Amino acid sequence: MDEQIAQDSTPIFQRIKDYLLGEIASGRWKEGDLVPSEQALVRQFGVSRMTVNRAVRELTAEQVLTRRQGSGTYVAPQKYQATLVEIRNIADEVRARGHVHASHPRLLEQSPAGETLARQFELEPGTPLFHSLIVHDENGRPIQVEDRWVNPACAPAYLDQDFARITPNEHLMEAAPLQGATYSIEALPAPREVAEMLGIGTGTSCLVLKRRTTSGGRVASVVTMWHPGHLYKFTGSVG
Amino acid sequence: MDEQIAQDSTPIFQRIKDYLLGEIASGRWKEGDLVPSEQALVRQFGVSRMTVNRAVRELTAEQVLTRRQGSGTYVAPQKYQATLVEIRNIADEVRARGHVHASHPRLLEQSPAGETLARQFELEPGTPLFHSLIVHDENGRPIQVEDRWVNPACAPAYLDQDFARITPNEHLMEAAPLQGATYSIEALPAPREVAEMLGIGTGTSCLVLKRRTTSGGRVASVVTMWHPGHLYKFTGSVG
DNA sequence: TAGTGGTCTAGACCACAGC
DNA sequence: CTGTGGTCTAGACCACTAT
Repeated sequence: MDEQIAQDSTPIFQRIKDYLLGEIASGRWKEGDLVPSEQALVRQFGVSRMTVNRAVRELTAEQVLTRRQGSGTYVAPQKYQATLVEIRNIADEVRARGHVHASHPRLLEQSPAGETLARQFELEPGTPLFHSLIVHDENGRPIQVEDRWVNPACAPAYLDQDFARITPNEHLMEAAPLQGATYSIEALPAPREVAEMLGIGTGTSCLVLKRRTTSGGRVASVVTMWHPGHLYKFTGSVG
Repeated sequence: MDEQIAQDSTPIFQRIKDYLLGEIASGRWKEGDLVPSEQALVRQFGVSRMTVNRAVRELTAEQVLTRRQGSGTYVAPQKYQATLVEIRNIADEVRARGHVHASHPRLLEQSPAGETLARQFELEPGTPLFHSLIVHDENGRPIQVEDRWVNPACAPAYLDQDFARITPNEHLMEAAPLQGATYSIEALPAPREVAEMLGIGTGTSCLVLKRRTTSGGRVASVVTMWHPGHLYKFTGSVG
């Protein structure tokens, strides 16, 4: 009655996960189908309930299964086209490609918040903010314009940093532990100032990433990153 | 010596997770720091080791901690700027906004693979492929051009579908369980044909998502999705 | 009421790292 | 050698669902 429990070192809970995943991948169990109960799997594999529970619980956390107390365990709805894109910071990314990253600070100032910025930071208009404008190079070629505004309450020493040596990112990581972020990715024509810094024509398509991060209950940073569309793309894989 | 274990219904393992997360979020424990051992947490909380183990194991799976057998548990390196972007399919996304989604198939054909496509599909040039070109509307306004090539071996009935009624995505979900995907996001000027279908000017900045999906060890689908840059953005949040 | 999942215990044996 | 994490057991009590 037991499944063949080989002598290999694969943990039992992992073998149960593999079994369940196999039934789903093969199509034998489809979306919404009832999966054997923990008791049934305990009998099938001849193991304790905690072991079965771990396998099923992890697959539930991985969104492969859904569970309803008192009812049962079911195959979760598939999300065929859902894509998870991971965007890392530009310095790490360039170095990961084996290329040379360089930062060129173009502006570092304190400036009062306008209406739009004040709303984004949830502060009163006129509140002083820190502002940096940095061009990032990959092998000597401009690849990103980073236009960042920072809440002085979160990173009081921001303006004292040498941003040719460390990135704003690295400083903020130390000063203000990240709590959460909202972001958007869009395609916009380069305005004149950005185009000049990137060495491209005004109006060239740019990949624009905007991020707003919070730390300790406050909005810490609002940043817009411009990348030349023909030189830069976000890439990755899942599965 | 116990932590205050309140009468609330929060599971113990969750309270331990919250405690560990709090120490990290507050900055008291920093990247690379040694975290108390399971034994220490067992004594601190007065619970069994399995309960502590679950808390720490789950935080490890969530990339908050790293563990080394025989050594200890450490605070994982923070990824301040790492952003996880989830991209859903266009139909779900439009409906989630409470808007009306409509599909307009513009082309549905079988066509031999050229060199580029053959390489992407890992097939011989000249192998027949299915090809669809669909315009997706949000509230009657074109928002995406979906240019998709499909491996007939993975979805033999692809050309028989009514893509005004169901999306290619929905059909492929049934026909070819997803195994993995690679993708890229870039900003490109709209070519004339795409611009006409989107009702925008040729050369307008577009947000372009390319995906290549595999199923059952084969490349199932290669798709390029064009979105008008001023109308469409990927958005989301983390934390 | 019987079956399901959600959680927890108090042990156990093992592999591995560091001293 | 001791201490660490990795896994597993054989029970237990509870809340919830379906009948």
